[in-house]
Amino acid sequence: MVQLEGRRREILRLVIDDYIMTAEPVGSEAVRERHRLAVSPATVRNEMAALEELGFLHQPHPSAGRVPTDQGYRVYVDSMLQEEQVPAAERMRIRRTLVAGEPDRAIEQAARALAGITECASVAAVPRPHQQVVRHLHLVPITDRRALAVIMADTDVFEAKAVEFDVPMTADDYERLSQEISRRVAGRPLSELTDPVLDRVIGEATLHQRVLDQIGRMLREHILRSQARVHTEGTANILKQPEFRDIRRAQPVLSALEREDVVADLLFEDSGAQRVRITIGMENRHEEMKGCSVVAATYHVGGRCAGVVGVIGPTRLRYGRVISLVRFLADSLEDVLGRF
Amino acid sequence: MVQLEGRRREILRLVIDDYIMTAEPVGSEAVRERHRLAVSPATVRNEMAALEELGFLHQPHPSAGRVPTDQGYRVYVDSMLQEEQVPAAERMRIRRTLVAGEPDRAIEQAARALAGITECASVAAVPRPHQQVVRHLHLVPITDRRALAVIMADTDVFEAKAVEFDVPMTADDYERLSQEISRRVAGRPLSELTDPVLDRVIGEATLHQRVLDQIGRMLREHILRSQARVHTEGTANILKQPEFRDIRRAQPVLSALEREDVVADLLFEDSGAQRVRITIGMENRHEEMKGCSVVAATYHVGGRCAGVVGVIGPTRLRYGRVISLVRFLADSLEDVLGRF
DNA sequence: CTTAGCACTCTACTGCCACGAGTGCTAAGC
DNA sequence: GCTTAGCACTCGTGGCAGTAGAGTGCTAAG
Repeated sequence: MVQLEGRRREILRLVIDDYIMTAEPVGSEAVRERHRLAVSPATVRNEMAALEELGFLHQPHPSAGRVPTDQGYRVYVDSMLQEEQVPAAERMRIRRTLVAGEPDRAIEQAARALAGITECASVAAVPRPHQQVVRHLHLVPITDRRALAVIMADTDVFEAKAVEFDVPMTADDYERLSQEISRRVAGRPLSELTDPVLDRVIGEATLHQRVLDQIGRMLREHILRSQARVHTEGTANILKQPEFRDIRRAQPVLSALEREDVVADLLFEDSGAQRVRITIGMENRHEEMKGCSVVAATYHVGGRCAGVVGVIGPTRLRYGRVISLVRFLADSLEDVLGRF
Repeated sequence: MVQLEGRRREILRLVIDDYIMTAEPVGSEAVRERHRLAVSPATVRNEMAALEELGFLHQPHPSAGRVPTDQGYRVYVDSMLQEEQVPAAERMRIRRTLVAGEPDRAIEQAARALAGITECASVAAVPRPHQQVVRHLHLVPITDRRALAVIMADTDVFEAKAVEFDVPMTADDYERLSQEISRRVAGRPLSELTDPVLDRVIGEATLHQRVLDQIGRMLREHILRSQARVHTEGTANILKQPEFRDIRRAQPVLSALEREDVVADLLFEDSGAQRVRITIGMENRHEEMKGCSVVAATYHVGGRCAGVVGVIGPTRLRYGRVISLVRFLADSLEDVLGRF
């Protein structure tokens, strides 16, 4: 990475600031005027040409101003960003909506708040890590032929689902069956419960084949889906962004955002040790997302990663604002969920 | 409703057929050519002028062809529709994907199939009727301070959610508490559990105030959300439709489709006795949806309405195809879900 | 009642031109 | 050696006129 020195660096920052606000290519005159630089436009031009040479700016056509490249945004975010604090009033408002409802809803509310404020798409996801260990399976009687099968992990419920029986069951039957299955799957991490293992484990139990099949399927489904539960909000917002005025640009992005696996991929990329992870344009793995940036923050409850919240928008994001907003929401969620 | 006689009626049908396929205003010549009518364009013009007078067609500007009005689509759908059978191969393929997974996923799969085939948005919703009666509340122990609270209706689980306790609990404690709460809420329909009632019911129980609060909140949340659980798919598809090439038309529609309450409203409008309900353009209650049509079918399991599937697209829908497709999916879901 | 003929209207497309924005380059100035 | 004024150059944009084409409604004849 080339080190940028004083004035050149400053000009890059000004150009990006300007472009983020206006969505229009930025000319030399505009930079000087709006920021009262003590140099002439010609000098600015020279610097801008140099910045283009270095790959930080780009000129859409010869008589246009400059536009930041992904690489330009990258140094901007990495080394010249000033976070905009979230106004206290807004903090209050958000905090209140989060605390109001069920914890499950809090995650949704967080996503909604993000989408509303940023005018971008927002995402909240709850990971279901493969390492989690199945602790117990419990059958809760509903009728004598129907029960709720609850799979539990260390301290969390994986899933609860109704299962059907061929023969009438007594409370005792349910109890025994629960324990039989629990004994066989308990202590195994989810990732270990692959199909062959599962078949063997389940197959050994002689009782009530059909139920066992169903429970086996339920576990299997779970392993499949276990990467994450994703909640997306405000995808229609990206149509408000000028870079997506053209339907042909917007359509693939919206389609991609509809796919849970894609969104999960964007969010759960290796975040290193950082709290907030920022992925800019081409850095995104998915072709359709190479015109977008992702700002995502993880939050932790009880020492383990409890989820991710994030914002997805055009690369021309108001990074300073979005980053502190996302961080604030991650903090708040940590707080709210930590109480339970 | 004006009765349309032979040729005039035929011409309306042809114009609409044509427009549905091409998305372009249809001229007199085009109608005659493409359908080998034995009359001259001038005659067709006269008829078309009459149809416009009657409110079935509309002319965007003086030198353009005709476009159907909502009213035009209405008579088309009501009285001149020929359903296109879903090809056997497609039926097979869909059926297979539905049966493959968990019943819960079947609903999702149905929506996905609809969206994929029709290139429109699709929706699947499961109503949670207010009339359902709470039967039992069961606390499944997780740890000594944490349990899963399961609310059960006649034969279905409303919801399962983890709750936290202030003090350590034994299995016996859980058992007793379950029964205490169950006794108080059992037999009441959901709709009756309004806030004051709930407060009294819950308030009377002396034990473990915090848990009771949580359970109360959970029930309340449920009543709020109980209108429906909605699953929308393929909303980005509507950007592929030429009528939504203009972002300013598309944006409000997409935003509306993101709102669960709006979608639920569209789907659960009074369907009368019909299996498949069709709402065209202005007939929709929501302002943003007045350029769209909805084709929705209910399916029943065990004698009661178990859900709705539907397609949402431009008023220029291929009704014949969409209707039989939606009906087929409703049938299939009935079938698949009926087995459980 | 049907239809040929015709005048009319409106959109869409094209080419043209002038304008403005913004640049890069060169040469002069500090 | 960096800065800057001046200038020529390049393009995108918007307005304008003109043309082609589509499709109509009307009238009068069959």
